[in-house]
Amino acid sequence: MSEEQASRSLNFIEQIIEGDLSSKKHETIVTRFPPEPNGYLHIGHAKSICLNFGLAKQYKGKVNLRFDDTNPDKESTEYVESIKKDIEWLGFEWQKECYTSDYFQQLYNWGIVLIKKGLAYVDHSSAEQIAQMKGTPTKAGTNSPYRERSVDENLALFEQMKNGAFENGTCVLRAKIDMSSPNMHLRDPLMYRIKHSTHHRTGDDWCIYPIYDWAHGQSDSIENITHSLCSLEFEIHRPLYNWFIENLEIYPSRQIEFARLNLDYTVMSKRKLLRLVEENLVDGWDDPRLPTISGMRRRGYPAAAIRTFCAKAGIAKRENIIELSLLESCVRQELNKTALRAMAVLDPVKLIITNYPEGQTEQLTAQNNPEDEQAGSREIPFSKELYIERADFLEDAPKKFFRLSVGRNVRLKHAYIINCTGFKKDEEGNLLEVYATYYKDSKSGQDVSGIKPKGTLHWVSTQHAQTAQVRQYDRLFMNQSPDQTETDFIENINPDSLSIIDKAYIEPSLQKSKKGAVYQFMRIGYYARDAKSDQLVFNRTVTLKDGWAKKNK
RNA sequence: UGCCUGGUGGUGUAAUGGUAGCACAUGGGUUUUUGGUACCUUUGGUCAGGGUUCGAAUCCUUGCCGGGCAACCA
Repeated sequence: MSEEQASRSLNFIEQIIEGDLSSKKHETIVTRFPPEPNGYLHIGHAKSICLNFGLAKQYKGKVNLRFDDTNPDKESTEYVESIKKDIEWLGFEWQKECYTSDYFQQLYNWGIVLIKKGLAYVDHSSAEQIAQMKGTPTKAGTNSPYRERSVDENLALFEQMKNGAFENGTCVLRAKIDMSSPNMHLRDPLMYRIKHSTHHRTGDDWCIYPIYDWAHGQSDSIENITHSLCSLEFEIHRPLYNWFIENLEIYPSRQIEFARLNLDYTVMSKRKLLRLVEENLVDGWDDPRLPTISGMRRRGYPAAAIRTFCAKAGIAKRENIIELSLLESCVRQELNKTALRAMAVLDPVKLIITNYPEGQTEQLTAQNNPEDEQAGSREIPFSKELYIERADFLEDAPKKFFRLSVGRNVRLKHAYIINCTGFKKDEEGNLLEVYATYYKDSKSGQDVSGIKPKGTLHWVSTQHAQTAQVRQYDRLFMNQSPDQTETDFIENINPDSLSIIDKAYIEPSLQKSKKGAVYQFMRIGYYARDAKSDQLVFNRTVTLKDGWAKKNK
């Protein structure tokens, strides 16, 4: 890891940090991850988490987890808990757990400071009027009739606001900056609005709540955040971020913007994810098809793979849409090293080994992971009747088909080489059974047959097989950018994003699998035992690469 | 048509005035008791024009294209 870092080129944020460190602007760095507890974390947040926590670790600094809880109407402790769980699962630790709501009193005091400086005023205009007076990006705004209230009047009104003298929406506190600024955010931005709502942490202590711009930078400053990293959309907020800090004369945190992560074939906005959840289009925030951290966890994506993915995606300022294949490649890379192998037959057809003794069973030894000696081995029962994959037999097989067809040899994984002798079909032409004979001297590990079959099949002994439900997940959307089509993004949902196999046959050892464990079903893909179900349910994490399928497209 | 910001292979991301590299994807191949893995290899790129320079992805200039900004959201 350290070698990797040494040879790796620096991203633009690392360059800024190293500059600040070498110029002694900072002794050490402090970053923060500031989620609003109004939804579950997704892969886009993971990028920010890896960045902020990664930087702190890399430069031996600190990182705070700060809940930006300034809007009680949309936030809840359910979200707080899920966010903490997800960050920990991703493998990160925060120095301090902070809440913007802890700073409400300080923020209020600073509001008074700005009023006294003549830099803030209480505006009794309606929301509509304020919007009207804001102007447009190409047209200057106009001053509010309340803009020139005296300091004393503002002080008294602000206190009344805080004390609950006004109904929701009666008035707001605004910074007095410049209604003709080309930057809309500098046209007397709102600082406080009245909300007679119960906050999940402060209860009914407050009925005025700070707006993002008037809370975020100040919270950064209070925590002595050196580098406040956020996404590109806040670039235009930076002058305001700095204006508040300068006029308050408080610790100058520096805001730096980077491009958020986008993945193709999915949606990332919390609003859209919330809609999928609320309209029951998916099975909750942790549906394995969702790009949420909890969904990916349930699907079987290892935390390490998500971290690697974020590192490979990189940090820059240009907008990007990353291909799902990069994420999947990281997942496969990690799982190939760690997942135990097992055999499962998803679309079964019976294979009868005609020359194998009736009623005989052999226990065969199977390596748990060829990539990892330490993983050990297990026993698998073998018998005369097996299930194999329907797709592994073809009546009229092309030359390059290295599977079963009458007359061809094939290796049964961990077992014998067999020769296909025949098959049975029903009147409609559906394959019922396949017949073969085995070579006694070709047993795995002690093969002296001299036969070199081209293909190897997975199988499960019919009398020993267990059954499980297997959920075949595919991408949730059909379009590369589902939220950029003319139609509602909901209409772009892939109707085949989930297909359920109620009765797949699995090898008996899987009976003892633990919830959440991920296996490689040999020759098929990686599957995670569902963590929520008490039954044997496996969620497809990702398929194995399939060169044969690709070639036959 | 205001302001901010960005344009490097299909997708990401490096090169900070000196050989355009890496990863994923793609095509081909070697190995293999997983058509997996591993390894080798092919294709393909600096938005366009002009300028500065011995030398430009990089600096200047003009244009083109993309993203953002008018929530009592964050």
